[in-house]
Amino acid sequence: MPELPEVETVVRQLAPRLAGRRVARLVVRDPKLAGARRRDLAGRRIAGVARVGKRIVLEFASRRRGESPCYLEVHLRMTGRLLWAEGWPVTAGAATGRRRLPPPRAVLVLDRGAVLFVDPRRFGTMRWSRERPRPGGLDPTGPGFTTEALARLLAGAGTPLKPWLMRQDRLEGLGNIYASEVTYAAAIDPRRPAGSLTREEVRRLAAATRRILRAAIRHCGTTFSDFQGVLGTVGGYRRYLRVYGRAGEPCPRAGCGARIERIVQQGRSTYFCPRCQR
DNA sequence: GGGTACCTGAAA
DNA sequence: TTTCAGGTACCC
Repeated sequence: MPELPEVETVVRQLAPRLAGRRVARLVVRDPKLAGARRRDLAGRRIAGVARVGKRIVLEFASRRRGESPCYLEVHLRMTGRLLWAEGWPVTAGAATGRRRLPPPRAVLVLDRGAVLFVDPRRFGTMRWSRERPRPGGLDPTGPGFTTEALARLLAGAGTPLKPWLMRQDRLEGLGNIYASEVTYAAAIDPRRPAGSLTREEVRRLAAATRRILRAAIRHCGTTFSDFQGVLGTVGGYRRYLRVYGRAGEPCPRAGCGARIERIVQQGRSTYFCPRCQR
């Protein structure tokens, strides 16, 4: 499910529901998440929900002077979801059962309602920190994401462009879907060394990235199987994908007529138009 | 850099 | 049965 637009969608849906709520406890059911267990949460208020790259950060306020706030960092990885259950535990079955989801790996129980962490493949992670988690790379939706900044990051990189776009220590937020979409929109061959782009190509790449991520966020992300929002809502951006998952179909650019190709780069599928992308 | 591992489920 | 999946971490 989650790249930047999907995570942003979760944060936007969760934030107004969680802001100011009091915590009862965090129930950790999956032994893989045992490290996220914590006893001293009762009575803390949720001070904020934010996105840092693809991570979701919940801030828990201190209860008294001298106590530190703490931060829960959730990474959904491939199949993780956070679901809002308004009437927990009464509606828990409704939230998870209706869609044949596995039982939640963890549940953050609030004074009213709960957040369920559902994650069939169990790749997702939760960890606590005392410090506010910091970005590891440049956020491609932020004001600092300019042609100049992108050019500086790309300089000298020999990695093929599309895998480079997924390096979270450079740009934080692009994943396998949007990396393909962005190179297509910028008309650049995803196999080109990332550092080989001309200034004009970097400009197109930056513009395409901003535009596509903004549109995907507006449509609440891309959903393939089932749902992704905290209420079980479906992301609507899928219909705007131009190349991802479209191997063998004609290139959507009018008059092109070439077939979209699927190749494997660093173990992941890349989709592109061999005629439009140079 | 490239390959593999982590997991489960859906689809071919 | 095999392949694939929106992500990362760890190996040489």
